Amino acid sequence: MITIGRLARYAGVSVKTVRVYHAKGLLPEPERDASGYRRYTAAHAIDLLKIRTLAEAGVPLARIKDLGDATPEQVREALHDVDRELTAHIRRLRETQRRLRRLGSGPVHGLPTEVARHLEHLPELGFSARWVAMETDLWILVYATHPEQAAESFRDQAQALTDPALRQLYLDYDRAHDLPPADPAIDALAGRIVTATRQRYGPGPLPGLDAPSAVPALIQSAVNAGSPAWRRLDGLLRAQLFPGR
Amino acid sequence: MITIGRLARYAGVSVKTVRVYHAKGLLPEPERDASGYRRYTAAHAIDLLKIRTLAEAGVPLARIKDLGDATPEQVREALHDVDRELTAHIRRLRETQRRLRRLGSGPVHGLPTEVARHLEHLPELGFSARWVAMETDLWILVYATHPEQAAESFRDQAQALTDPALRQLYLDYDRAHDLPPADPAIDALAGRIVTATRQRYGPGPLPGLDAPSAVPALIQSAVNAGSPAWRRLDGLLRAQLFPGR
DNA sequence: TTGCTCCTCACGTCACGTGAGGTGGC
DNA sequence: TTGCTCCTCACGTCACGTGAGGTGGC
Repeated sequence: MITIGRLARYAGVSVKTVRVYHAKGLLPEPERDASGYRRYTAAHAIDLLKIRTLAEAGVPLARIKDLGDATPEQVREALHDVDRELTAHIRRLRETQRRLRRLGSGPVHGLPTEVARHLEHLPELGFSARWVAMETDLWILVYATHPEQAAESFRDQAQALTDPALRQLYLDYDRAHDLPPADPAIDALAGRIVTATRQRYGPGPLPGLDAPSAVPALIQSAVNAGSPAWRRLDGLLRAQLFPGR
Repeated sequence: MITIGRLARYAGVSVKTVRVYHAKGLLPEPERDASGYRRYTAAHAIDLLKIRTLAEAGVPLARIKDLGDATPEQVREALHDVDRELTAHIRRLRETQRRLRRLGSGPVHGLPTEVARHLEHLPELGFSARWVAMETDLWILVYATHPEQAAESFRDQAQALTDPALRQLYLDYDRAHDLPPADPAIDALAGRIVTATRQRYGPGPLPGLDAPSAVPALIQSAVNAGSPAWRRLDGLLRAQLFPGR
């Protein structure tokens, strides 16, 4: 016959936790002694340890309570479910840990060194600070949300810039920022970009991120907001490269 | 410029979560458009992803907020702390999963087969149902709270029962339950138990569970509650085996 | 007697979820 | 016009934590 404090310490919980489990009907109320103190037995300790194991596994208290009046078969099934949920939870935490470590390492917000070097190199190629900032945000978002495809995507982009003709297209895109939106140079640039894209990737669907990804939308919308010319250029490119949408 | 809904879906959270992060000062409020809608940029998405990584790692929102105005050195240190806490958390979850699987398997509350067989064997040796129930509770508690020492502890106990003289002592303890507490047979039994214990383990400290463990207290108190004779026997044994306490 | 533990409310907290009641965008 | 999204309160919820104000045990 032990007190609530001993029981709680024994199971590694607070006294309040034990009282809450009584109030919620998870743990049966024990007998009281002459002065109204709860007096617990080994059976209560066993029950409490079971409840804690489930609670620590992330099972809501209401579900633990339901397990109390379930058949052994149902309990077995439920334990299997909890086990699988726990495995998934542990896997997600490890994924979180990986992202956490990328946050702490790397020169720019956890970007790989090669990407950081690439970004630092852009001004020397003639790109504006605005363009570099946009590219930095782009790669941070891509690496954060699509870590598997990011490296391939980046290599493709970096390789494109080694081609003088393609690099010129990107530079022209950058400089189009301050053109009047009706400037015919914008229509010409759109045409050249479409031609080059089709030459590089063929007539099929374009490579890149999944359609449901918000990253391109995020980048493009940020881009478009700054410049009416870019907004028009974006519209022309979309119409010609993604006529279906 | 994306809306709160797109931003939230993109980061895998609810719209409410984003608004809460604004209210708590974790995420800066973006500009509003003409109709009062929040309009987000890539920078907000990057900030939100960082916040989510930390939140999913279990960092309280208040601590995440403090990280906002900390030096890079402090951030680096904090990320290290979070990493270690996450590692510990994952380790605890794996330990929980192990206990969870013991709950679901095994014949009696996850006890190993050898222990279950031992308990089933006890009535044939002449032990009472009350004794068997007490032993069952004892081993459930020991295996639940001291999984490493439990197997050794059990083997020691099981081996003791193979010695006819020692087995007789346990049987006599069992039967003493209903004696009058003043019966001199209780004093005699206490003396025999002390002698046998000292013969078995020598004059030094007795093996078994850690002193701070509540298990012996839990069992003994449950035991004592049932019988004045056992209560007296327990007192005699304590006085002679643990004179210091 | 003193410090520790126990008792029962009642309210607080953390991180959101869930309407309520209304407006804006496509 | 219709369904979807956005807005701001306000209250709810989950699993406890934290006093408040008092009594019991060693």
